[in-house]
Amino acid sequence: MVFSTPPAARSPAPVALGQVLAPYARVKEFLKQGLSVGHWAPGALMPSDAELVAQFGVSRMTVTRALRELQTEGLVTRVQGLGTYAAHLFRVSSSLTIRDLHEEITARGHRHEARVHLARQEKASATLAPKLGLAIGAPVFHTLIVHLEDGVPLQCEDRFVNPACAPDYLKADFTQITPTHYLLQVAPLWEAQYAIEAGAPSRQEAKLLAIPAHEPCLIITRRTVNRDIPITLARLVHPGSLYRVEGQFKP
Amino acid sequence: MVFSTPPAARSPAPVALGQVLAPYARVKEFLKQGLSVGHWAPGALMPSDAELVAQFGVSRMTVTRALRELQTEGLVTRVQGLGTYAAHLFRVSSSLTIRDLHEEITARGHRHEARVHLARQEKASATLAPKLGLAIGAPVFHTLIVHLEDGVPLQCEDRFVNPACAPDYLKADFTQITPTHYLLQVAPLWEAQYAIEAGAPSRQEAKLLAIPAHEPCLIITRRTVNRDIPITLARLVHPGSLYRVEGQFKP
DNA sequence: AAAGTTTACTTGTCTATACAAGACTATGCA
DNA sequence: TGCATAGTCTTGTATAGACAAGTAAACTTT
Repeated sequence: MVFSTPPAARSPAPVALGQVLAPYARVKEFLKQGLSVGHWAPGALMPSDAELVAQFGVSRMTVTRALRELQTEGLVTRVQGLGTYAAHLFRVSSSLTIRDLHEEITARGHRHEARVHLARQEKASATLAPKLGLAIGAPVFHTLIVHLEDGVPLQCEDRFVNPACAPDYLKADFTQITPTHYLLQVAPLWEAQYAIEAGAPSRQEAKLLAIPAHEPCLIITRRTVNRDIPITLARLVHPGSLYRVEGQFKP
Repeated sequence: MVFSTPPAARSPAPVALGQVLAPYARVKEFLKQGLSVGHWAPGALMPSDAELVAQFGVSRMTVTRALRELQTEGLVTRVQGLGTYAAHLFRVSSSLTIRDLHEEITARGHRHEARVHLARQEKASATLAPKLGLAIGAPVFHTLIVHLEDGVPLQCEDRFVNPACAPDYLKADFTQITPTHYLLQVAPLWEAQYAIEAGAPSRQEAKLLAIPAHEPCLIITRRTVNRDIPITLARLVHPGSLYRVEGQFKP
C-alpha cells in the first residue's frame, strides 16, 4: 500500500494572534466579538449576508463562509428566507476527546502495561446478542484486560467484539496493542455512544483493580458501530481516585 | 430590544436519507465512505482537489467545501503544497453536550425544584482567588443549591461567581432560574474547562443529597471564562445511581 | 372580509476564474 | 559535487455572478 505521512497537521484557519486575518476570518471575529459582548441577544436577528457584504466590502462567498462556520460551531442559526439568528446557548456542547489509553499514559511519560485475564470466544447471551446485532448463542469474542500505569491498575476493560468485524481479534497481542487501537485499524471510521457514570465496582473488578469494594469508580460504557454494523461493546472501570475525564468547551 | 425567535433550527446540510444530495455533499459522502471501508489508510494520500474536480465534474469550490468540512470534522488533514491525507484517528472526539439541568429534567417530563441553601457574598480565599482572577479577600458570590427531580435530590451545585461578570447574581431567584441559565444570559459566549470524576461526597453534600456517605458520586467541576475573564467555578455532585453523562461520537 | 397572487428579501448552493503560498523536483551553473 | 533557480503540483482564499428555494408582507381578486 502506498503510504506516506504528512509532516505536520495544520489548523484549518491559520489565524495567528497579531497577524493579519483573512477577510472571512475578520467577518467571523467581528460577529463572534459581538456575540461575546451581548450585542445580539440569543434569538435576535443578526445582520444579513447583504449587509455584511456592504459593511466589509467583501464578496458574498466570503461572508457565507464566516457564517457557515459560526453555524457549525453552534453560535448562530440560519433559516432560509428569514435570516441569521444568534443561537440560544442553553446547551453548550464541547468536543470531548477520548484518547487511546496507551497514548494517554505514555504521553504522561509513564509506563503502560496490560494484563490479559481473559481472551476467548463465547456464545452471545440473550442480553448481549441484540446489542451487537447477533443471534443468541452466536459466537462472540470476549476480552478482559487490566491496564496499569507504572504498575498501578488504572482501568479494567471488559469488552465484547463482533467477530464479523474483526475475525482475527483474538490473535492480537493485547500486551502490545490496545483493543481500541487494534479495532481502529480494522474499522477506521466509527461512531460510538457512551455513558459516563459513577458506581461501585463488581467484586471481580475490585479484585483486579486492587481496590476496596466500596471505592467509587468512574465507569464508561461504550458501544461502537461502523455504518450501522455494531463492532464492540466495552465497559471501562477506573478507580475514581486515579482517573477522570477532562475536556473543554469552546464555541 | 428588537427580539424575535426563529421558528426552527435547521441542520447546516439538509442531507436527507433517500434524497438527492447536493454536489458538495456527494463528494463528501464519497470520501467518507472510502474512509469508512478503509480505502485510504490513516496517513495515506487522498485524491487532490483537481482529481475530484475531474471525477465529479464539479467546480473546485465545491470540492473545497467538502474537503474543508471533512477537515473540521477531523477526518482528513490538508497540507498546503502537499495534499490531503486520511487522518490518524487514534483519538476520537465527540461532541459532548451538557444541557441545562432544568431543561434536561423538564424534557423528561419531570418536575424540577431547586432549594437554595446558601446565597451570599464572601471573601475569596487564597485557593479560590487565582482561579477566578481575583485578589485574595476580594468579594465573591457563593451559592449552594440542591436540584431535585420529582422531589429526589439529583445535583448539589456549589458555585462561586466573579462579581465583575454578574453584579446582580445574588438578586436572581434561583428557585425559578438555574444559575447556569442566568449566567448564560449575562455572558452569552463562553468557554469552559471541565473534569468528570467519580468520588465520595463530602459530609455536607451527602446530607443535602440524602444519600449515604459512601455512595459513589459523579462529580463535575467546571470553570467558565469569557474572553479570558473568569466567570464562575462550579462543583456539581450527583448521586452515581441517578445521574450519568451520555454522548455520542460521530465523525 | 377572505382567499389567492405577487413581490421583496432572505439563505443555500454552484460555477469559472484568479492569485498567493507552500513543497517538492528537475534543471542549469559554478 | 554542490547550490541556486525555475517549474509544477498542491492547498488557501477571494471575486463576481447566477439561480433555487423558503418566508413574509403587500397587494389583488373574489
